[in-house]
Amino acid sequence: MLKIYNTLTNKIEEFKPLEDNKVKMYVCGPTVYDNAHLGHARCYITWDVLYRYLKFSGYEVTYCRNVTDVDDKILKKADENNVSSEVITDKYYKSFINSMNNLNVLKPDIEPRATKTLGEMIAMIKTLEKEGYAYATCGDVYFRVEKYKKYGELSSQPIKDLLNGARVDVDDKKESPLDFALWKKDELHGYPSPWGKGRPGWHIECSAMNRKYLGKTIDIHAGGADLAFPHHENERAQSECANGCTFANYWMHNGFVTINKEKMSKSLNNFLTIDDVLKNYDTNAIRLFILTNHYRMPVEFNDVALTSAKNGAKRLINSIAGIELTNEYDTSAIEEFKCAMDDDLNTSKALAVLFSLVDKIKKGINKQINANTLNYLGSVLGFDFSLAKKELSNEELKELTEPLYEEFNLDKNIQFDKVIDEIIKIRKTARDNKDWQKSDEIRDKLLKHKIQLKDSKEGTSWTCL
RNA sequence: GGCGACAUGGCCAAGUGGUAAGGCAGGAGCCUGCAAAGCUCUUACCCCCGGUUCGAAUCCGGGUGUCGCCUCCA
Repeated sequence: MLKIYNTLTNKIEEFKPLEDNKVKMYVCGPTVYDNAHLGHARCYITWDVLYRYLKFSGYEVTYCRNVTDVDDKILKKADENNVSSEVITDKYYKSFINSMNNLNVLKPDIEPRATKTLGEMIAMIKTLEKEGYAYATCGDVYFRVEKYKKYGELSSQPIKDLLNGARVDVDDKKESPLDFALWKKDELHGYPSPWGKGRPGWHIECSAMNRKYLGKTIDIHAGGADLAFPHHENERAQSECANGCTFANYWMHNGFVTINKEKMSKSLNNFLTIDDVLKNYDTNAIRLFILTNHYRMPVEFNDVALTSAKNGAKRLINSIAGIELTNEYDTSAIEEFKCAMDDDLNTSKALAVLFSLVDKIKKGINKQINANTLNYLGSVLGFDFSLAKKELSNEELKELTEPLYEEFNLDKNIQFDKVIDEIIKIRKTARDNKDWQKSDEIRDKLLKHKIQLKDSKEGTSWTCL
């Protein structure tokens, strides 16, 4: 029985979908105006694991993750570069998808774009206006926050506290400083609407996309903890007022990636892009780094932590290398894994289950069954076990061996894919003659070319570092 | 100022009442010509002070510290 922490109630609750075993989940996606950073990686890996785990648990999941492609920052960047906003959004959407693929994040079932949902947004705003939840003024439309009595519930901040909060800019056009924009006048870049040319507010986008693609009530709404207020609070207010029913039953929020104990973010300019991090650490290392911590806790980024994860991931992944996999599993390990994951996605406990399988495999206990199980459970956490044996392409192997001919005085007629075998043969002769100096020299030379040798009873093998 | 979260060994981290999972790093040993890998062994009174209890890292109160949200942000 899956239990998850619900931000709405501040409690861990049993997860019960609206309908049988079907789950509708929505995650707030990126605003595509720049490359994704490690904070985004944390967020989308977390919800990727939830998606995978729900499916693993037998649910039929519809996962919707939007793309915000209408926004001030996009327009600003487009103007700066003297191109249309589509050029910007297409570029960074592609970059985002590429990063997600590199992190082994599954593609959601639906990836709607805000610009394709404008009709629904306008319809929703019209309903809100008609019902008295919204008012138009000077080409803008605002949501009347104090009319929605549940406002502040999600972020545990009563309306009176919000009003007390240090609010600087009071806009004369608004009835209350808490009111937020549903539609903003924009003669230059705007879209036609009953209120004149303008653009939708950020929050209404998600409300409209939710309703269009998942329906009026969904099971799980997730996103970064910084979205809880005001974005999710506002989204909930709009949707519940426009739809007249509960918007989302479970609200889930992931913690931040921090760097020097501060939140990693664009505005603080202390971020590392996913692609930057991938230069030094692979997918599995990054996923392990993130999954070692509980998803609601902050994760501190630094090279010590990433290196630790890199080494751990290597051990995890390498343990099944070379073992032929079948469909036989250790059910007790699977149960343990489920138990951990059912407990509000306790991934660190789940990882302990994986590492205990590694331990057994290394010791040769039920090697194949444990390897199958590890592979199976590891895939639920999104590890890429195909990285265990890093197969070099012919191109790469050719490039790798190119300088070796000269270095080892090899016959040019030897095929590039036989070069390393040939060198190992030469070394074996030296070893047979107990010429350790020559043997070690060969090993060192190869290591300089990132080829590492391992001697065992079965002979010598090599891996590319 | 309002609201909230967190504080466990060298580092990361699980653990919500019965004397501390796991990962990384370190140390000792085995194996090996050596190395790498692997294997075995190995390091904690859980921020402080009170309280509840037969018993608390775990519950309650009070401190201290760190972080987040209250403005765009995953």
